[in-house]
Amino acid sequence: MGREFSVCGQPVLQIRLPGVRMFKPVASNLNPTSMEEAILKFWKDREIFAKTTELRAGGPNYVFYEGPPTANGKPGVHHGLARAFKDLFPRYQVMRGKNVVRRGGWDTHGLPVEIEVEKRLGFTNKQQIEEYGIAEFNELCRQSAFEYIQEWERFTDRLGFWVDFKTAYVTYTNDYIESVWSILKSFWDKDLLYQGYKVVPYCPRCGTPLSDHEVALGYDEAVDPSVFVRFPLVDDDSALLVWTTTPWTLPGNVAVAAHPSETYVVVESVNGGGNSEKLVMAKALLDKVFGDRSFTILRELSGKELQGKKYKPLFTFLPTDKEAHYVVLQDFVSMEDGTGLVHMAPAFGGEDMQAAIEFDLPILMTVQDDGTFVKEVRPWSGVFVKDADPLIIQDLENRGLLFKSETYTHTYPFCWRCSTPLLYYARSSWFIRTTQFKDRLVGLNREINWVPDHMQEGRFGNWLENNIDWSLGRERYWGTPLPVWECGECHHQTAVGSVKELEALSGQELAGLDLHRPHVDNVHGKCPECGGMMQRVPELIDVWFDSGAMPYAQWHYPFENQKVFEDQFPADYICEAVDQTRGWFYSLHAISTLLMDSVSYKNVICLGHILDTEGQKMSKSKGNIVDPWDVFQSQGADAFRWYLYTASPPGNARRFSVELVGEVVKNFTLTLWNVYSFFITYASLDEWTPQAGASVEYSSLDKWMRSSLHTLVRDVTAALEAYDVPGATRPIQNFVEDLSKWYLRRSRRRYWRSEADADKLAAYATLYEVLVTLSKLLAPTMPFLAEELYQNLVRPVDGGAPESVHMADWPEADLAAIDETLNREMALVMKLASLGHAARNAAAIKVRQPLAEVAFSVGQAHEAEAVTKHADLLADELNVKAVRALGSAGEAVTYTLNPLPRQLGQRFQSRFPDVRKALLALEPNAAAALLMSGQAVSIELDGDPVAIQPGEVEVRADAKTGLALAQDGAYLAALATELTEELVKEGLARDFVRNIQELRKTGGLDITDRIVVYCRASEKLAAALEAHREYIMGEVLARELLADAVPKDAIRPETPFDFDGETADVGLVRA
RNA sequence: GGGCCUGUAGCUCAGCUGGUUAGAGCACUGUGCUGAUAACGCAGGGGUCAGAGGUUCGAGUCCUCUCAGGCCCA
Repeated sequence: MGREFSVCGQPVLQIRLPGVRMFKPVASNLNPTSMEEAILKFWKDREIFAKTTELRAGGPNYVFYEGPPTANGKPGVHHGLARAFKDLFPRYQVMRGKNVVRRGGWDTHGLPVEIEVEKRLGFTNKQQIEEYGIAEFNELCRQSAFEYIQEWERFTDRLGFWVDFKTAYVTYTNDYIESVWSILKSFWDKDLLYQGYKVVPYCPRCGTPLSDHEVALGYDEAVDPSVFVRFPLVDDDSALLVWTTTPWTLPGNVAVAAHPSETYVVVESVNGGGNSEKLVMAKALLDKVFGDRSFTILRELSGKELQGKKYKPLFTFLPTDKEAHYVVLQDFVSMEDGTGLVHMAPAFGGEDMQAAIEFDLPILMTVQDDGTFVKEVRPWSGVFVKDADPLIIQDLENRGLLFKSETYTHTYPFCWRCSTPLLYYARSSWFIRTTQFKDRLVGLNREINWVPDHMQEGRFGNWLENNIDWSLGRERYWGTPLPVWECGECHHQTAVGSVKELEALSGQELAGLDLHRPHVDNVHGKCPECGGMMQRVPELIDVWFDSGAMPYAQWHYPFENQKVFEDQFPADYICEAVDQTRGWFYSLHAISTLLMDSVSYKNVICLGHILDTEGQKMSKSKGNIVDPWDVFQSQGADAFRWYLYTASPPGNARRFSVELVGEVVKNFTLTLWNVYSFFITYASLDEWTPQAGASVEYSSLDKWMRSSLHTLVRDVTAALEAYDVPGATRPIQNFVEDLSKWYLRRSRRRYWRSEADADKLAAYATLYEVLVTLSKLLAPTMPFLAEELYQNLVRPVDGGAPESVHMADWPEADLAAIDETLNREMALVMKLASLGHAARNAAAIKVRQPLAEVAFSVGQAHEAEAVTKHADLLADELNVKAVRALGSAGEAVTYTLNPLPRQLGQRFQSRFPDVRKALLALEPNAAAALLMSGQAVSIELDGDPVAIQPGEVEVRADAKTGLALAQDGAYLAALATELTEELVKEGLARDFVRNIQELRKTGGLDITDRIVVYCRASEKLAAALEAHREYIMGEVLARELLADAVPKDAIRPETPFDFDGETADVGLVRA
């Protein structure tokens, strides 16, 4: 039926289905924030997230793991980065019909939580916690872990990250802990869990080891002694010269390390007492050590030759139960400082400890927990080690063992709480024997798809190659307790893998027992070996083990949900920032390798960090944090997400500011919005709706648009399958630019033309298909805008369409619509149009002035065809009457040849310069004629004729006529600039139209208002108006164009028209 | 000290297996256009592709070293 509708004064017959609702009117400007908030409400009201999950419940599984954040701090923009990338793929896969469980999770244990609580309570050491009560302290930790949970939920929701918080797993629950216990128990059963020593940074005043993070907080400059000590050899009259900056560790010395491949020397020198002595040290460091003291090199020897050489121990306070005091070879020995001979005290250095394990050296514990020497170190018993340094130096001096003593300034870690210098100190700890699985860890890693790919063999691969046993134990309070019980009598140990097993051990009913300290510590058992009392060991486990256990523990596996677990393991996709290399990426991988002999994730995107505009890391202390809410409020979540996806490759560190996100809105969102709003405006006026199955006669521009669109669908899909996010987003941005600046600009007139002919319908059908497809392509990345478009474009006209774009199917590329040749041709046409405009500018002739013709020259024969094929398009765009090839009208054109290095270089390699020379020596006009007609030219190379194909040479034209030229490389536009009287008249008519349109606009007329135009024009203009009467009336929607005086009530310009030397008194009246 | 990454216009980034005179967007200047207007077209200024060697007919791209920044480890 349809209402009577007319455009440009002519009635239009509209076919309209009864009952079909039309598109909602769209404002030409967009407020992203309010639009997004409306969409959020829509999702919430209709429970769209839940529906997307239900919809695909029967589909194949796509498994996503949420790396659990800790909610004891506010979310920042860097969390936005990770969450934006996490959200993308589940949304995409749901549209591909996959069943995706998007379960949230919270990491709730660990030192960061404890520290927050300690700060609040004003505590500075562990004793205070114990006095306060572990139960009470842990209760505060439990609350603190969720301090900012509402902030997190609000943030996540606003960003559009769909993750289910209602079912989120929480690492502090008994079920979770029990699953972790069962994993540890299975490791225990396989002898993969053991007790050993680890050297940790330790604050003797606070009585606690510090985490790496804490150590990093407290680096400062320190002045330490720098002493060179003689270690007299046993079977020799020479002594090893050893350097150390920690004399207090010398009583713990058990070996000296040399580098296996460096050169060492035995030198003779006269010492302070006037006696000659022989010393062994690295040759490279002689000058540094001796300075201007004289010495003689007696002989050279390799590091290897020193291996096993025994020396007399400096101190013998503690007995050695194993062989000690000889030279070992170690690659870490440096030739930067010292003597190339490194003193080894396994209790006080990580590398020393490694060597001790490797060579089975004794470990001498000469220092007690408070940082003072043990009683066996008699002279300095009870003295704080740092205070003992000068005393030890004096002692060495007295015994003639000191070669020289200086001071050394370097950066050294101090306790961030109390500024006490940290000691590296061996502590008893628990380990998982991951080194036993090193090859498997490395092998399984090769099955993982890493983005960026260098992570695989680079940072992560290296980390696995250098695998050391996982140090599991923590001497803290708030965490998963290590489930090992030990007999107080015979020290028999047993691991407990479930609450049931603990009940068996203790003989108690333990339902409802909180599996945290101190409650589990109060559960005792009877030793099966000796009947003694068994008590839990004091350690907690590393929180990273908690998070790495989430594939199992989130389901309370293996106690429940076996089937669910099998369906949901391993993950198809995870995503975190690069600092998780040794964190979650590793803990997941290590546990699944040891437990399941499987990867735990197949694809992983590893994100770089977000920096401020200066390239500095954002941190609270620097005050350079960008509040994500500033971004949401000013630019919206879509723009924020889009920026993160497109601005740089995901693995790169990226600088960030609110302004940069603003560019997205300006360049991309608003451009797309304008196209959309244009479509809605005209489709509504025409009451156009999509007709399923209607045959459409596409114009070549439409065909190109559809070809581009389906190329885009194909490429974006392929990029998403490869987890290439910039590859899935940047092309959309380019596409929208072409859509707006070429397709729509070139098609505008087709939409407001009066007749509803096949061409107009094709234009609507094409633009509609493009916008609907874009809404689906954008759904995973710009979920709000995509929904907004979809709700208005699809839902009103298709009652059967899914309720949300996120429930729609992912578009499939129509490969038949893809025409690569057409894509290339149109790219060329755009380039030539640009040159045509440049030529017009050069001649200072505005586009409204029609010209007789434009001639183009292109570099290659096949490109010339494209010009002919799209001549109409170029003529219209450039407002010329004809388009032709340069030279076809016989004007003087000269040609030059440009040999293409890519093609010819690859073909002729080092002879390329000769080929180039030979080509340039040809008579260019004749050669150009051959090449442009698609034929080869022949040159002579080393006496042999060689054929050069048209694709290997570019032809460049130059015209010397009076044409206006614009040139870029091989492309040339030449514009005929002579104006005939007819052309001038037409130009005047167009200028007149332009001025009337402006008057319509300023006069407040609606787009569809009909008018009567009154106009008294100067002579030439009047003639032009008469000549182009029909054209003008059609353009300005005039029912009449009268040469009468302007009525009083007419809309008039402030000053009469005055352009091109013509004047007119004009007025408009609504008809 | 070791490992990984990054360094291209004032800013944010492209630059395919080496291949013409290194590009885009933003910003700036000039100019044109105008029923997409919080735009758009055209032109211009702005680069020792961090630096130095090397390989090659040819290097932003490959190799070596150096410098700067980031991250991780020690």
